[in-house]
Amino acid sequence: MLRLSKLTDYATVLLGYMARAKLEIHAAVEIAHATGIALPTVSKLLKLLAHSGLVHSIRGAKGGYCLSHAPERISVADIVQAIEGPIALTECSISDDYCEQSAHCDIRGNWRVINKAMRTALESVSLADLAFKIKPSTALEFKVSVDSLTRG
Amino acid sequence: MLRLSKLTDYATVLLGYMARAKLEIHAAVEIAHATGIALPTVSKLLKLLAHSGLVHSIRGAKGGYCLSHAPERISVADIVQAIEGPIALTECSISDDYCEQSAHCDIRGNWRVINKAMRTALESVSLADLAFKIKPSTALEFKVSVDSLTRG
DNA sequence: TTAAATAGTACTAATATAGTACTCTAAATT
DNA sequence: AATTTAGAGTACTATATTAGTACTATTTAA
Ligand code: FES
Ligand code: FES
Repeated sequence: MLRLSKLTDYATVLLGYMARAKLEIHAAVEIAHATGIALPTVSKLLKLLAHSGLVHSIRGAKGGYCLSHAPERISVADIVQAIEGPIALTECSISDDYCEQSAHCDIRGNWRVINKAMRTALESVSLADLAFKIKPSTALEFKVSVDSLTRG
Repeated sequence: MLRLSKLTDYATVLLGYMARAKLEIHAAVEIAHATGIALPTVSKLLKLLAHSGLVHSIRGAKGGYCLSHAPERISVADIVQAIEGPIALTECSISDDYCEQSAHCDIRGNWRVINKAMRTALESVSLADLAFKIKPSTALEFKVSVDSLTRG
């Protein structure tokens, strides 16, 4: 089905809330309340996001989480990677010596191109785009040149 | 991890073989042999691909499968959809009334843009690109205008 | 009529995801 | 200093999805 996990979806909802709210610091409980996502899940997600540096955590009483960067600076690719790990459409594209058949496989190199295309697509949309309405005049444009894909 | 299923990966390998081989008709056993993928899996995949019209099946002795279209005419998006179903990154993007929170959700419309971007990326690479080397001079280029996204 | 080959269906096993619970540590308030 | 609030970390369980297998029916060539 080529879909993002529910957790990633939740993460966008939750970050979207943080992007829209004025106050800087938000406790996990507050976010859970505001978004309707179960508290343990919110905690888990915020921990993951903090670990990837997308949000900053403040411990102790009156603590909470705040966005590390402006919503415009956080891309959907960042969020996906924080929750799901590296964006790699096929096993083979993760590393050179992962796949058994890599010796007689002509396809791998070309998957890289597709991977790159997907990543570029996700990088070109920001949290701000998600949280607020994308303006109808906007056009997303990607260009992936094959030359640049020696690796990754 | 945002990845394609192994089955989809196998499907590309298998279709890649069919694209490169000269003979038109290939029995499932032959393909299994040539690609090293287990026969039952190959059968299952070819059935799915036949159901989506990407390959044509000939029953009975001397039967087998052949590509329905030239490799240039088959996109990676077609293959993914044949095996995994519709490309929809989030539940919400599948249909209007699927998600409980859709009433107070500002994010859904914007996911559509991302979806479209991903689909466009996958549509712009053909089976021929996968099966043979993509020429280094090639540049993949996508442009997704938000205006065009009333639905889908 | 026999053999070769796909169609269709149903089942099992393996894996990944989602969600929960619990303990530990840090900071603020009293 | 004691207490309370809130995140950090870990480990576990339940659920859902994916992968793989087996079996029967149908079709066509020889
Ligand atoms: S390297 Fe793994 S299938 Fe090509
Ligand atoms: S419509 Fe489902 S979360 Fe937005």
